[in-house]
Amino acid sequence: MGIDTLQRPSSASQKPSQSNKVRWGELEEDDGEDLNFLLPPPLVIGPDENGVKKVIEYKFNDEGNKVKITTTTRIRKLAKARLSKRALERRSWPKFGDAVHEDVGARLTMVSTEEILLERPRAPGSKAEETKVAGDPLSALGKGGAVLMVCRTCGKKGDHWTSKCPYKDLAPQPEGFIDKPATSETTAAASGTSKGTYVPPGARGGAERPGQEMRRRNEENSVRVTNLSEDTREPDLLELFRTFGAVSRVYVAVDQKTGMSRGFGFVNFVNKEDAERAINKLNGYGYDNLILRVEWATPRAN
DNA sequence: CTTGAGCGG
Repeated sequence: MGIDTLQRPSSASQKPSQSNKVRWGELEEDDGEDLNFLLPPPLVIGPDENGVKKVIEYKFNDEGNKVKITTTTRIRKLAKARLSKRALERRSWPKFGDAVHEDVGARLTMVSTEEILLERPRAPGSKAEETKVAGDPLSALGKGGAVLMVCRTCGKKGDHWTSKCPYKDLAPQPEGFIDKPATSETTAAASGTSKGTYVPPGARGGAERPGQEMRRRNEENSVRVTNLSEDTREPDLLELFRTFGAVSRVYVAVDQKTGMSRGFGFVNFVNKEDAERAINKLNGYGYDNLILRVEWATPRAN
């Protein structure tokens, strides 16, 4: 047989109707030259009435010589012969459980039809939200006001939470820790003068002490960034602004329903000077495909 | 067009 009579035994030639899309599983490893096209196509004989099938194929061995490989298989009988003795033995075991009512081999796996609803616990209008509104005993009590609301910052009771405290923006003076824990009694006496009494941080000097300078927290150095592209996220903003100095917070407004960016955000700097430099450099700066607007933010309304 | 969500002893 001359070499010029050989056909290429590729799968592509056997399936001309298939498109020329490459399937990664069929990709050849491309180390070395692919000489397989020099070999005769594999020849399949049978299976005959006894289930005997022969495959004759040619390959190059490691030395680069052409070798002929003949594989003879007996289809059904071989399949059975492959089963181990233990596997054959297991076939005679009595069925149990639900399988008792099944045909032999009919079904090994049951398909569950149980419906499982997934919901975001905090989504507006979710069941979790509804039950909270309807059944929360605390919200009913809250109508009377003054229930258990003791501000940690100023120690006042019944008025506001810590986050709403009028003093919350005032930095407490660094002071020694007083090791007696707060009780309802001592908390009520928070503004008192007795020794060893717990005094809430906001009340330890500063807030009520005359002559003491009260430092504002860095909420002041809040920079508003608008005209952000849709896919700008907080890490991106941080990357952009951190070159000007320590950033204490980044925030990108996101539509709660769609998860899309609303195109603006805030960056807070530890130092006012850094914020100022960022504004000067970045306002009008081209970012992604848009021109940023960077300005001082006006304080958020509650 | 365009200034923030959410938590709780």
